[in-house]
Amino acid sequence: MPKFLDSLPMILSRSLDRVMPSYRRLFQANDLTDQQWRVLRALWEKQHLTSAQISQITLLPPPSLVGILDRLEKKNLIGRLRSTEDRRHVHIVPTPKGRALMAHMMPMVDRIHDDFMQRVTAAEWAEFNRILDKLSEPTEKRNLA
Amino acid sequence: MPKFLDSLPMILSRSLDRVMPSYRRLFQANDLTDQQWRVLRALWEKQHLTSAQISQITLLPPPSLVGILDRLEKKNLIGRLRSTEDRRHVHIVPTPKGRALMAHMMPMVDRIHDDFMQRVTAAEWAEFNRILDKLSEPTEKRNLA
DNA sequence: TCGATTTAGTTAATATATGAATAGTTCATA
DNA sequence: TATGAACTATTCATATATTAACTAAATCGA
Repeated sequence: MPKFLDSLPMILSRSLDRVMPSYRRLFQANDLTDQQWRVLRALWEKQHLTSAQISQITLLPPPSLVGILDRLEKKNLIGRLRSTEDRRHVHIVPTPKGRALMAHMMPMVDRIHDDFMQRVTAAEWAEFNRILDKLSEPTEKRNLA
Repeated sequence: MPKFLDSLPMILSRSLDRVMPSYRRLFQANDLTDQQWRVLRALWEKQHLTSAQISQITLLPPPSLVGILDRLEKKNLIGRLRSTEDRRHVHIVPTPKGRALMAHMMPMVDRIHDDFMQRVTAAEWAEFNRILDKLSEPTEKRNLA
């Protein structure tokens, strides 16, 4: 019973290692890291988001986000705007150059996603998500039941 | 259709973020990082492994492994032994202190694993692994079919 | 047996993760 | 209104990820 290689963390990590290269080739071709793309992607439907909102959407920890935003700003892909109502907030807004890059990449990213989805049926995908939710549901919520 | 949050990378990352804290509390209580534990865990059934073997088992990239092994060695949990047959290889061996720490932690790690497994049935777990395999199967292998 | 090729581990440069702490704001309330 | 609690973004220190390059050692073929 090789529990180690079949443990939840190792299974998920291995899958990520196998899935990411398909995306990463595209990111690298556009001079972006995985995390930098995540930030741009989060801004796709939005005009602006605070740093905390981006952190929650992208799962990037706030201390990491600072540097990621620094580098996106340096590339002129996003801008930082200190909020006037609540000066603790910083609004992150994509620049025209940032929006252009998103628009250029989004179809290819969607296509990669679609290619993965074609590997399973809709029923399998739903079942997969259902079981994964049960497996990784936060412990706090579970204790409330 | 919010494809971003439901994309394979984000789903897997979110699940990892939710699963790891249960393990991490135990690792931190024993002054280990996730990655340092992975290396010790890989050595549990073995007397020694080469650096490359550990990298493959733990999914830790070789350049990262160098520093991880440095720190484990500094804590006197593992030792490096340059192979005499092929002097390119370095055998990693757990020290008595390392083995004692493993023996101390392993039951608790197994318990955490079992707790996660109790969330789903055996059939669900098998189905989950089957679908995840289809989703993350390496592209090269797929092209051979 | 020599030189080209491979291989294992490592180094280097840059980017990100993690946990603790901090500066500047806002808010609640005494 | 002063003051402490709570909040947002940030900094700091340390550890790890990623890619390229590099060293020493082994292998292989002319």
